Amino acid sequence: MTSTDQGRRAVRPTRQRRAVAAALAGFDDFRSAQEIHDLISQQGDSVGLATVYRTLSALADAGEVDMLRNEDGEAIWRSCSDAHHHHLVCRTCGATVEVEGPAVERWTNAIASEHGFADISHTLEIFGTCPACR
Amino acid sequence: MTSTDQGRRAVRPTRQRRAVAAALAGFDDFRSAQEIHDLISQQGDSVGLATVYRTLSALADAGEVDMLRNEDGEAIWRSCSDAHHHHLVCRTCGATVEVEGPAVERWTNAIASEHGFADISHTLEIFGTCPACR
DNA sequence: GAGTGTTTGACAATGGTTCTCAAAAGAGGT
DNA sequence: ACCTCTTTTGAGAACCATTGTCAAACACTC
Ligand SMILES: [Zn+2]
Ligand SMILES: [Zn+2]
Ligand SMILES: [Zn+2]
Ligand SMILES: [Zn+2]
Repeated sequence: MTSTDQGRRAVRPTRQRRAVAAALAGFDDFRSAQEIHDLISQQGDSVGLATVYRTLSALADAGEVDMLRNEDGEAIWRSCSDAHHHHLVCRTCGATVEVEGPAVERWTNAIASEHGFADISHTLEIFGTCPACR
Repeated sequence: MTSTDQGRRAVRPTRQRRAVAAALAGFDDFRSAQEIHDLISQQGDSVGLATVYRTLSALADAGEVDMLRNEDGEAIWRSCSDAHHHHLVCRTCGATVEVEGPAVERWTNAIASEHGFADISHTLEIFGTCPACR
């Protein structure tokens, strides 16, 4: 084992994981796992649906993609910037705008500690109809 | 038909709907439909699960209960106050505090119209560990 | 190339939610 | 009480996104 502990727990850059990453790079709106799976097929690649789910979950854990739930409770995914942010999402076409709200972050933390809650997380998403879908 | 159009589209106060309402009144934290169904059974009543779902959905449409999704995407329900508000929810025991954030409401609307989005809705929930569950 | 732990994918299984539709129950009039 | 019309119910099937299974394929190291 080298100093950086390579060799174990390695994440291998497989064809499948590259295909998922490529698909994610190909759009900038939120999509379901099934849609991403379909996109990969259309690009000529073939990746099992279970692998798509596994890869998306891993990327989300690594902070490379954001996962949120649409109004029907389905998980939707998108490659996002590193910084903490929220989303303005078109209910119809999925078009997404990343938004930041420092004031909101402060507010949620204040409210939580005010009530003695620890280990805070929060969800804040805005849904609407974008100009193109009016 | 009388002037107020009674007689059609009436919502009937059945035993089942009363049982769901009673169960909702019996706790002040968010619960899943299944849990509410179980609570009703424990109270001696018997209501079909489908009816529990139907009743909860109707109450949610009427604005009498709030429905949100836990971190697993499951719908959870709670009888809530009328005014628009958000929730601080204990991830462990479901204990809930209703919170209001006028500034947040203004902020989401401003962001949305700034980007030309219409027909806005938003979700904002805070999850954490309550003092009792530390 | 052999050895070893990782990754994959076809398919089954899970589990929350909705659908189906015949039977039961409320409302109202007679 | 009886009849009629509409609403509601519930047992079970159907749905469908997501996760589990596990043997075969693969990537990496030596
Ligand atoms: Zn994002
Ligand atoms: Zn749109
Ligand atoms: Zn509420
Ligand atoms: Zn708690």
